[in-house]
Amino acid sequence: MNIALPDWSFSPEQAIALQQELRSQVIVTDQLGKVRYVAGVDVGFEAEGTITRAAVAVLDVDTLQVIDLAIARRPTTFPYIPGLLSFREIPAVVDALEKLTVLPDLILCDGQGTAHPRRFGIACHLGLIINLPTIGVAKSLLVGKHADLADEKGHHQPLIHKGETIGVALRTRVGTKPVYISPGHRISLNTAISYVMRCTTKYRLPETTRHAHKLASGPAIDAIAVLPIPPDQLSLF
DNA sequence: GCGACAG
DNA sequence: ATCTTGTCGC
Repeated sequence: MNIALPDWSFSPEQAIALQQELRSQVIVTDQLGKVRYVAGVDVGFEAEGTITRAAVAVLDVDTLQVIDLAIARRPTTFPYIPGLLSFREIPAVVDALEKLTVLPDLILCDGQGTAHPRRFGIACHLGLIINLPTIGVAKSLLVGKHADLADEKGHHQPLIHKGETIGVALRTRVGTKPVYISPGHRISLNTAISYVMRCTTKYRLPETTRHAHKLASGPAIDAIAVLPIPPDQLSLF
C-alpha cells in the first residue's frame, strides 16, 4: 500500500472547508468484496502530546487471531478540536498502514464515521484517502441522540441528527455503555453493525480495536514480537 | 450569547 | 487522549 498524503498544513477553517468538499465522495452503500482480514486502528500520544503514535492490528475475521501489527510515530501537528479529529490523527495512521505486510479488507476506526456534524468523521476521511471500506466505532457521542436501548447484547437504536439517521448506539455488552457505530466509507450502516458484532466477543469494544489500543497506548515498544506467519506468505517459507 | 463537544 | 488511587464485581 502506497499512499501519498497531500500537504497537511491546515488551519481549522481550511479543515472544515475540506470536509464540506469531500463529504459528497463518501459512499454509504456496500461496496466491499469478500472480507477475510479486518483491522482496528487506534492512536495514542507520547511526550505530553507532542508525539502521535498510531497502531494497526489486522485480524482474521473468522478466528479473530492477530495476523499482522504495525506502529508509527510522528510529531503532533494539529490540536484536538471536536469535529476535526481526522486532521490530528490521520497522518500517523497512514504511516502505520503503510508498514503492514497483510492489508485488511475492512477497517474499524476509533471515532465517528458519518455520525458527525458534517457527516465526515475520521472513518470517512480515512476511507476516502486509502479507498478501503471503513467503519466508525466511537466510545462516546459527538452529535445526535437516540432512544434508550435494552440492556441486551446486540440491541441498538438509531442515532438521529437533524432528522437524519447518522448511525446507531449499539450495546456490545450487557451492563456497559453503548458504542456508537456509523459508516465510514464503502459500507452500509446495517453491514457495519454486523461486522462490529462479528468482531466483538466478551468486551465492550471489538477485538480489533482492543489489540490496536494496546499498541497505541501500551509500553513504547519499537519491535513487534514474533507473529504467526500470514497465510499469504506461508509458501515463501 | 450559552452549552456541547469523537480522541 | 493523558494523569492517577482506590474500589466494585466476576
